[in-house]
Amino acid sequence: MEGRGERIGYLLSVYYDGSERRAVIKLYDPEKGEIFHIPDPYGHRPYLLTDAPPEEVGKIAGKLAARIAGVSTVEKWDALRFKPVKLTKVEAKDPLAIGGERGGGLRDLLQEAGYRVWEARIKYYECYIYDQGLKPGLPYRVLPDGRLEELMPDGSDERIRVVLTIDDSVRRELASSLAKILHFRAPHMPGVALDIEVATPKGQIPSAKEVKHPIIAAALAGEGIREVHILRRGSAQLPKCVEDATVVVHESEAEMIRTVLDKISCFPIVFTFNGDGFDMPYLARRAQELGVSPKPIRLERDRALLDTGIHIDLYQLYSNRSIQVYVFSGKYLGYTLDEIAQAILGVGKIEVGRDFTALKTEDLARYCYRDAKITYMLGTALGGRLVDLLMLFARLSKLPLEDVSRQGISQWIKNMIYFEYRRKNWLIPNKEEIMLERGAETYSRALIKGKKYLGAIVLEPVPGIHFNVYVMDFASLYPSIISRWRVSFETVNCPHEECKSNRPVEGLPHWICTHEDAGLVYRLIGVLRDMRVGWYKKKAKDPSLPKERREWYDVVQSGLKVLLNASYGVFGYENFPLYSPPVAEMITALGRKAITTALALARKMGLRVIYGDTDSLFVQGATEDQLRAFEREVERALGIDIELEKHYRYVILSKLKKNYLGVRDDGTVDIKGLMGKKRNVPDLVREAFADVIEILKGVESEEGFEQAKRMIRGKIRYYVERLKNREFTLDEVAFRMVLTRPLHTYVKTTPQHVKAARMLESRGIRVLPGTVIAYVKTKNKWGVKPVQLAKKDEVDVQKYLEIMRTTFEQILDVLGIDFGEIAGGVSEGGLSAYF
DNA sequence: AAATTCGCATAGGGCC
DNA sequence: GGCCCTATGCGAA
Repeated sequence: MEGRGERIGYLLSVYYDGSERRAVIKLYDPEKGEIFHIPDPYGHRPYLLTDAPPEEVGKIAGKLAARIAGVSTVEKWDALRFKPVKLTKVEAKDPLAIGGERGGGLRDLLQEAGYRVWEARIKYYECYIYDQGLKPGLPYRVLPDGRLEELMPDGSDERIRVVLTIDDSVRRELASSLAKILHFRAPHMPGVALDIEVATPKGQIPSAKEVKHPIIAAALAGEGIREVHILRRGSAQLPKCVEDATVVVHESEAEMIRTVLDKISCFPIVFTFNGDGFDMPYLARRAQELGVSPKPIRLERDRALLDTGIHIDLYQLYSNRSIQVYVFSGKYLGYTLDEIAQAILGVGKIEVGRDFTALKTEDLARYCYRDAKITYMLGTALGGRLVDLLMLFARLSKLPLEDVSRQGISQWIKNMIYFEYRRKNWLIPNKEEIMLERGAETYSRALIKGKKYLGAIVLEPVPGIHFNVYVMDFASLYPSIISRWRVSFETVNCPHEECKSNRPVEGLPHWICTHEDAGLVYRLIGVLRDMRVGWYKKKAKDPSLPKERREWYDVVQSGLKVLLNASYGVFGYENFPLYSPPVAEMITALGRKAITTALALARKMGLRVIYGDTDSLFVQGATEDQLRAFEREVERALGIDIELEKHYRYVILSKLKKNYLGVRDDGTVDIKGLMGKKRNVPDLVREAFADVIEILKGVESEEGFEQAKRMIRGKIRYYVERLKNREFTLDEVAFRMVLTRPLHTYVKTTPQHVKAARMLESRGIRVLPGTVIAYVKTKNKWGVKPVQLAKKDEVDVQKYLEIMRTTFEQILDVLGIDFGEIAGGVSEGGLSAYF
């Protein structure tokens, strides 16, 4: 047996063990392929910081005094006031003594006594990670006494090269520590997906709170495992297999649960879909009810952990907007398993009735196994790189893998910043304090009612077909601004008299600190930006590197992109713990300055700008030399880089902003904003639109358009004809819209998808937030019907012709094609009057 | 629990 | 029925 003392493990997570009253570190042993735990070897305790004198603390604590483990004085750097500060550190025997007891934690008692507290709302295990400088996702050597020693990956070559281009020492240090984190890919960890079915009587909603009904099926799909476990009901003959899974029949529910729990214990990664809300708590509680140990499930208030692995609830992960938009490029709309699986994998759930008890056992097995299988496929999406990406986010954010997969981008960024603050021994400021010291006011007015400050500029497009168009674009505009002008809550509206004249935006009263050593956050964001643009993005495309390496660099650059994209927005988000309206306002103002300055320079140089949005300018008909000179001028005027992003053979602009079609030199088509691309419009319309795009793709020159126009007319005529003759399926004409809230909360108006959803509900079909409602427009009094309940002859064809018209007009107007003429000129004369 | 603002399409609802 | 504003959802950046 291997000596315990020299074990090597990848740090995955830290949690607080209430019964042991200490933090426990969770690691993955790549040799044995299993998770192991190291209880805190440092004697670390939860604490808060306060300005109450040490001798006062005991008195104020009252009954809680017994749970104080120690009071001491510490010195921190106050980054808001630019001075060192001496504070009292109050350590407790358990985290609940700090802030957990309702109304009576030390945090509240000290505040009620008129003192201020800091760092008292940080989760204990997060605090532990900062203090020990632990980096989730990295390998460690476990020393004989349990202490962890970071294994230094050998990435010095890259590190140095990244570091070389950076001149400030704080940034250099950040870059070097980040390069180390990002250099190596973590080892592969085997995973399994779990799904259970419960014998819920018809009409009842299964709940994990009350576990009255038996578990009748549980499926496991994963690496080297394909099983569906079934509880015997009646005497029906069961097949040995369903799909590619083995059927295992159990005589008792207790035995089945125990078997399944034992099986998932063998995997370091366990995927579920809504396992926090249902599968895991149901399994654990049902086990307890039947006198079976619920191990390895560890239930917390709103999530379920596993002692033997990392439980990743894919419902939580796929509901993360950053994951949805940037990792999966918005491919899925709603947040149900069926919707996401259909969109990502092209495979959905098996359709069955609502009454599980009436389902044949074999069909139940098949249904349950399919769910587990698609859950596993979603867990291993992106060719298996989804977990790599999570590991990367864990490394960047310093959050446990379980938290990364459950929390939003603002929590990742918060944690990343807190870690660096603690590392430098800076005091983590309170939100109220930032508002007080730096201001809560904004001075610009948003264009949209209800928004807090003015955002980006969108230039008025020049309608028409434009050949030979270059798109010039500021790479990572907002992060570049943050870095270049040193914008962060530390530096904006600083207390120094001498800085007050340093106001980079006319019309905004905010100023920026001129002291070289001020602030950390803008440097952190700047370094991440420089590393992505200057290193990882290039390396991901470097053909001299092995494929494996390139793939990992692509994971890194795409992960950094996700983080950078949100790095401005969080400062304008009220619930962000480092919320700072002046910062957010300053960043967009500098963005407007950047694009208007670039626009003015372009015009001065004789370039023809036909459109631009936020960080881009569309330049028609320039020479390479002109563009290079333009880049230089912008760099000189602003100190940030603009670069050639792409070239279009031609671009079609309508009069609408955020709507265009561009054909690149290689024939690929970029379609932005146009209705024909939106995923809520019916497939038939999208299909028609795609066909028209296909025709446009082939156009090489201005002359080519005449032939293309003829083909487009024919194509549209064909689809109009199909509509008029009802040659479509209901699915093809269904609109799909996500129900974003519970049905009863739509009180002000009743949108069409809500109407359709209510019809479904009255039939006993449950519609939860996140469900995609598919409905067709009909001639009944409501104007809509859910697809499931509608018949083809109810469809209101005229409404669809209208949709078709508005969809196509966005591009046809520019081409000089009149939709009405085409649509009216075919068959049934009666309809032509309509146009 | 949730990063931001800007822009567009559609329907709903109040009012004349 | 037309006008105007709001609610809602989806997309671009």
